[in-house]
Amino acid sequence: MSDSPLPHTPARTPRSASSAPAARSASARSSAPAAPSASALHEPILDWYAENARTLPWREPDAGAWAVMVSEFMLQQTPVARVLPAYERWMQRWPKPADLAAEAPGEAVRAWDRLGYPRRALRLHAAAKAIVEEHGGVVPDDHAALLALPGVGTYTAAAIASFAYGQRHAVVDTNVRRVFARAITGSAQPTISPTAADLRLAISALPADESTAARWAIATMELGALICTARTPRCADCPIQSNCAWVLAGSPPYDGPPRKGQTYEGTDRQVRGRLLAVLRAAQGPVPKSELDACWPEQIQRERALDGLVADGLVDPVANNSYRLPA
DNA sequence: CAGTCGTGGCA
DNA sequence: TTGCCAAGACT
Repeated sequence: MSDSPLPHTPARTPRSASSAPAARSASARSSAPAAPSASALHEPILDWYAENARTLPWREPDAGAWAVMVSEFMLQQTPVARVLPAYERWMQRWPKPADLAAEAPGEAVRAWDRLGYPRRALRLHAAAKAIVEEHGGVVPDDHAALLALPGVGTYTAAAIASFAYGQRHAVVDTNVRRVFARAITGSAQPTISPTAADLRLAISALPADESTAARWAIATMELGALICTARTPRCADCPIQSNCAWVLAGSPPYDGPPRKGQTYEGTDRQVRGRLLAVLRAAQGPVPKSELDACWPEQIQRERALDGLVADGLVDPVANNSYRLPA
């Protein structure tokens, strides 16, 4: 029932047989192996999803919006396999936003375990508090309201609105960008970072019907996750193999600018990870001397610790000690 | 806008 | 072994 601007595509017109993406076929015969019209992809991908979707806890019919939201936070840059156990423990302990909101933020950081990017735990905790204080403890169904929550960007807002509430949004993550890059654009990989063109393409490809659009969103993501993978796509098992612009072009290799390789050894991120691991394992405050044992170089160690404090992931306390935020 | 922010598995 | 990658957000 909510209308929101961006990823929410323009309002559906009353529904006469006008620009609905179903009633066109003759026009697609003119040029030879051009990019497939998106509507030609709807049926095969939706059918494929119906048969091949993974069973995941946050997809259960009774999972609820909080489950979707927690999973989306955890899945930001972290693979499903590593999320699953942490997700189960999290939902067991904090089945509702209010349960998490009542906890100390440090407990969220601790329960985050080794999912990585622990600021997400802090933001999820802050989002839970905002949901309690501003939305009566219910995950909002409005895209703009979701977007206003800490840690919720364009993708996550659209994902929650679509997956949890069945709304019609362009849900554009790295999987979807890759599927469209190959199937529609014909390139081996999507652009390095999301572009406005990605969003426009995803919006134009969205089925007109709301519930169909919601299934389409999760289906295209799943296709990217299981079949149209980054490294070795399983094109032989792909439902749109015969429609894919990239395959039809002979699956040319990636020719764009080099992707940035993210080194980790020796970075502040590694040091932060070590420091936080010690604090997660401890129940109470940890003397700084114990943290000092984490990393040999003092300058970098101090910088990392200061950064954690600045981020709110660590609290300095008495006796030259540190702890997870209370 | 480019940089920053964890962690671990796999080709 | 090592580089690449995994449902991004924020500054």
